[in-house]
Amino acid sequence: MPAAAPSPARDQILDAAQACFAARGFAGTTIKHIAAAAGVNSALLYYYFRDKERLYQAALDRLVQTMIRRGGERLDAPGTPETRLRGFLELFGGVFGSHPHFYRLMLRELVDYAASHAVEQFKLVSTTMFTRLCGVIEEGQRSGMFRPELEPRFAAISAVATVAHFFTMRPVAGLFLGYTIKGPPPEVVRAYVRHAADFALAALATHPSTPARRRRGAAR
Amino acid sequence: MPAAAPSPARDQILDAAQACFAARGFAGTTIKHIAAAAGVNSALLYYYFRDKERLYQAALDRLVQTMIRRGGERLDAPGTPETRLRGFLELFGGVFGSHPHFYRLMLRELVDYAASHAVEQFKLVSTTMFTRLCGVIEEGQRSGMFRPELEPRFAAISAVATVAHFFTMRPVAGLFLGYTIKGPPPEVVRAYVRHAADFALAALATHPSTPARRRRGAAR
DNA sequence: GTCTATACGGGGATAGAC
DNA sequence: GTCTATCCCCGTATAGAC
Repeated sequence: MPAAAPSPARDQILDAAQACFAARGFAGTTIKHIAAAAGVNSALLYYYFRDKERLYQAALDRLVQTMIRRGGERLDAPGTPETRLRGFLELFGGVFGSHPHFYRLMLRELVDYAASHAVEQFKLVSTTMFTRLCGVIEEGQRSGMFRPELEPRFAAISAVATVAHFFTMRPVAGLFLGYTIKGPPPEVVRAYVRHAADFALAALATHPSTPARRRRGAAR
Repeated sequence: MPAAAPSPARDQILDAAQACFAARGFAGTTIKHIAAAAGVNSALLYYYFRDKERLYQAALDRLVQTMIRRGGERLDAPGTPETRLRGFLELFGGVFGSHPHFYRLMLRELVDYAASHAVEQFKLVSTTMFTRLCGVIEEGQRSGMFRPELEPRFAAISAVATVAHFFTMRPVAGLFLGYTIKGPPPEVVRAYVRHAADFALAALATHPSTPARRRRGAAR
């Protein structure tokens, strides 16, 4: 089992694993599913990974690392707390919208936490991304932009919630908004993400109502 | 297979199935798990239900019916749009907080929608509860209480999101708020739910900032 | 590195006694 | 109605040829 030495086949397997685990979950995915999706023989998976469990962890780990890195970059970008928060929320909305299996795999892991594959990754997300997000909100509170009576950590969770939950309930949102259970089309997803960022910033803001809308002409 | 004729054993099986499916998912749960949890022999499950699939559907169906009924009652209660919306959000927060497997089963079904067990139930939730919720928001907009520029269906999703997502990310919230991966203790969950209702109502409100806080003395 | 063939166990489902 | 016993498929994992 050659450690992390990247090879074409290894990457194909990892990509396929990520897609399959996202679509069907750990228990629902078979080694043969993944092998077929990767276009290789199922025995080959055991050459690169010790067992199904390790393969799963490798796929998950790659995803979480990517997410933390990109989210962190966005929060550290220059700008006011408001613009940085908005940029962060829209970044996530954009990524989840265009790579649905990113979020689904994440979500599965959250639901399955009792199975405890990803405890370490969760700690990482909470000590890096959420703490950083919280810092941005506190900064906004100190500058008088955001309401000081809000508990910053609760506010961080709620802000992320407005965007993320849409992807969680995507099938129901699809039906509710007049489309199919597969979810709404991309332009509606984008429109929702913009709405959600506005919604969160309006809840945070001290000043009356309409929060700094909007840099694009913007449909719906 | 005696249709829906309620019997003690049948109910025990259904309760156990609900708990097991919520904890481990459809693929991860075995018939023998459920039988053990219900304290009956595994063959008995096939006396009451045709197969694993039907058992799952029966458990899910019971849960969705309960949820729709209770949510509908709360939205139809007397009061201003603001108090009804707040009541609705706090009801769900309360139920999800005290019966975690309610929400987890729901969540699993959302993630697994490709497996399509619950399409009909989802349609029901969207045409009853969400439509009703949307009506309350529109009412608030007409009365000048809520911001008229918000798309009511998007706003309905965001309002639910602030509460629901906390339960989705419960393990991460646990770590982030300084507890374990099992999630925060009940009093913190209740504090969050109050915060989330405030957050959503602040985002909806036309008038300046602080939204009608708060009927209890309220810790944290 | 990649494949073929196969062992081993576990889980869904049924037959039939009581 | 509830249990015992059992069948059979399918999924994980390994041995070993090429």
